Amino acid sequence: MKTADPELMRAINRLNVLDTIRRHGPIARVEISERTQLSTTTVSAITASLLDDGLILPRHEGDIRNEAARGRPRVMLELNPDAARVVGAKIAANRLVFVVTDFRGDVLSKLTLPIRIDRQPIGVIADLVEDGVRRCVVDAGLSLEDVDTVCLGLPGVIEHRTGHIRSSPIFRDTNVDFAGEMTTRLNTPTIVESDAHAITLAHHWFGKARDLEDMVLISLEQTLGLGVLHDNQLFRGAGGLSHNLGDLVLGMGPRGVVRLSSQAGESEILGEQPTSGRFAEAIRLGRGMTHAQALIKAEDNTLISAAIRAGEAVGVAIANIVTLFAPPRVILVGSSLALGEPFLDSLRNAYALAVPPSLKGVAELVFDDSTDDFWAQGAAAVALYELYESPWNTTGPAL
Amino acid sequence: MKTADPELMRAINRLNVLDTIRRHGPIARVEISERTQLSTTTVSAITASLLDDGLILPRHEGDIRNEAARGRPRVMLELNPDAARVVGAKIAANRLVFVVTDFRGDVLSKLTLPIRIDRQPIGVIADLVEDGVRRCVVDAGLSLEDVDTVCLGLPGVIEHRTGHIRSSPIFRDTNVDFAGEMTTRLNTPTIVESDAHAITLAHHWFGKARDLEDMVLISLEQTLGLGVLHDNQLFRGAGGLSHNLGDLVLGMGPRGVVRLSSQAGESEILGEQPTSGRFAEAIRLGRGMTHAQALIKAEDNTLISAAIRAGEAVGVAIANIVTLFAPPRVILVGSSLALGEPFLDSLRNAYALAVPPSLKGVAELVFDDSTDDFWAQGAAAVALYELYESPWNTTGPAL
DNA sequence: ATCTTTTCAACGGTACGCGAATTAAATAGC
DNA sequence: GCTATTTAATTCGCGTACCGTTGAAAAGAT
Repeated sequence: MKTADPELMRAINRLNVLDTIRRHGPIARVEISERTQLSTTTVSAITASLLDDGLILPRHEGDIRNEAARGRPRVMLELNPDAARVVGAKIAANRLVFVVTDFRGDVLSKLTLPIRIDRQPIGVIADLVEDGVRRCVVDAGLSLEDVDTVCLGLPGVIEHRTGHIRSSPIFRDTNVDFAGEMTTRLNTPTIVESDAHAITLAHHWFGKARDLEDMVLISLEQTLGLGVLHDNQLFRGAGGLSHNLGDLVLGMGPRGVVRLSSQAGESEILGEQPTSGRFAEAIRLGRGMTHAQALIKAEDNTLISAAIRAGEAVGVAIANIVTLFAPPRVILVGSSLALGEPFLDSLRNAYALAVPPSLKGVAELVFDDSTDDFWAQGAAAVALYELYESPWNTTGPAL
Repeated sequence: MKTADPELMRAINRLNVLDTIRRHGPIARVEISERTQLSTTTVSAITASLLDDGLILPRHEGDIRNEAARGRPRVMLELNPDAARVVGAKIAANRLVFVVTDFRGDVLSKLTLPIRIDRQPIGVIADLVEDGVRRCVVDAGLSLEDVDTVCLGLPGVIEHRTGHIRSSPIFRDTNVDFAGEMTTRLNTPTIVESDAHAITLAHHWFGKARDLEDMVLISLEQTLGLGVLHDNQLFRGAGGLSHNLGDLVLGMGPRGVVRLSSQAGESEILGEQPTSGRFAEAIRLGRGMTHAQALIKAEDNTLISAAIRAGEAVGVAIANIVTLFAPPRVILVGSSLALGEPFLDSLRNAYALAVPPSLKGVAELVFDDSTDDFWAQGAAAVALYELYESPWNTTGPAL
């Protein structure tokens, strides 16, 4: 356990104040004091230090209290956007998405590279990622030296703490020190994180879980991922491992173990389609789900039944997750949602059937169709989170 | 978030010191200082306060360092057993087990009541539990006023924070405020906890997980339970809910949802036996597993195949848990282990098959056949844990 | 009896947070 | 136009926690 000394005390309160400012926009010291339960004295001291470090900025204009604002006007404080820059990336099998954000998490520039990278050698992937990061940074009118941290979100089993990729559908090899590799290439601190964790944090910071301290997110893409928010923190497995939902076993079939990924993975749903023609081409280019949507509208029975089967499998899996975590909300994201009603309906039905009666009504299912940018923004949030948290580990925030 | 002030700081360090003393037996101040990274000054101050409060005791004799003990002999410190008394109980469908322990968790007296209580009205159960607690306390030569906390461990979905039982196989009703009821009856603070959580803490404190900070425990009894230790803390679902493994869905069968409990629950395994005769009698009396063991030794094929099926189901479930939590160790406990090799072998095989390749070798499976006392002792540990932790919440430890 | 070694308590220094008093900045009223 | 009022933020003094250093106490070794 960490030993508690005055330094830690200050770090905790400092983080608390900084996070309050981040979450509640321009905010006056008095209100920070109310929200954090810290005395106005302490808030003043801490905000002075934050101002000194350039992490926040005062704003005199916006005192928008009740019309008749009597006494001394409040000085609103907000994050200094220029305090830091980070790059967030979503690395998927058929596309790379990058964003550069400021200290607030606002996107300064984004870049999407619709290229297929899975099964490429690591060197090639690293090349492409490096190129994308550099390009996106330039687009934002910055240089790599201005960037504090890069966070890469990718599917699979990611060991965040060590920066190793234990296994990923887009890498041939296992146990790759991708964070180390990219840190060397970019000469900028680079971390990796599960894409599901990234978008979980995105929803906590900017999306549909801003109001919650606990939450579960399920990502349905090529890979099926899980993110758990527990007590305002990303819950990572024992060793900082990410969860990989696709590996969940649904049952023992005649041909051995039936995993969720074999029922509800993107390629498995689409895989039953003819392997040639326009649709196959679309799949190869990563537009599979869009086409699938059209085909479902046109009542393509093969696809509809595949979608229904996938929905059932996911619904059951979610019920199991709810059984374990009992979260107040479950957010579903990912390209598979585009399959539309047949998929969603069977998912909902299977969930309703599979969720234990004692937990019925505990968790609310929310569907979210964010763009890829949002995932990348989540990765950026992970990077920012590390910057925020740094006072815990070292002496001061990285500047 | 909790605001950090000197009081919290001291509470943290105090807890840290107290926990170090608990874990590392009689221990000198210097060694506490080494382990906690606190200065000797601070350790002296804190231990003085603990001595003052009567929570720990000095022991001058036992300086068992290297033979040639040169300078001033160390004063060993240890928990004062008399600092508190708690009652822990395991409440199962066919038996009640109570223990009274001291502040160290050592058992002062134990009491087993082999009576069937499931499906009895709440009032009757409460009566029996009340009686058992009182009797066990008297057996320890104490009065209820000497007892600081009572902790009842029971199967099902338990909301520890509020003391409510959302659902339990031994209660007809749902959402019972059992902690409140028993607090009133006993006039002593009473808390409830999932039996699985109780024995998880028991293993962390006294058993096969003393060396670990992260761990998963699976309890196989009438009900299938789950305990997760994360960062030295019991991981509870969002609302302080316990996990109920039996509700996990293994698949969709022809007759609807197939839950783990229907494959591996104690009554389901034994349920295929003739409902009359000596065996049925044994089941009714809660000796089912012992008899089953004998029958399996005698190569009863019906039972063996039931055991194999159950083992497979549990093995798959464990693989899924490992997929989610990636713990270094999985401890299995409970009466079903008595089924012996057919069960354990099929469990191991199914697990090996179902665990994702990327996590192979991460988790070690450990089987543990502790007695019921150990479960009750775990419940007592939960109670003690609350006493230890109290400085976090209030001003000082409950004395 | 004296020396050596180790433990532990005492003293001064620093950092933090808090409450009360003080200063700052704006409006309301005369 | 001036003062009173109101609200915000800062300053000051106090208490407490931790730490590093110093010195006293306690035992075996010489």
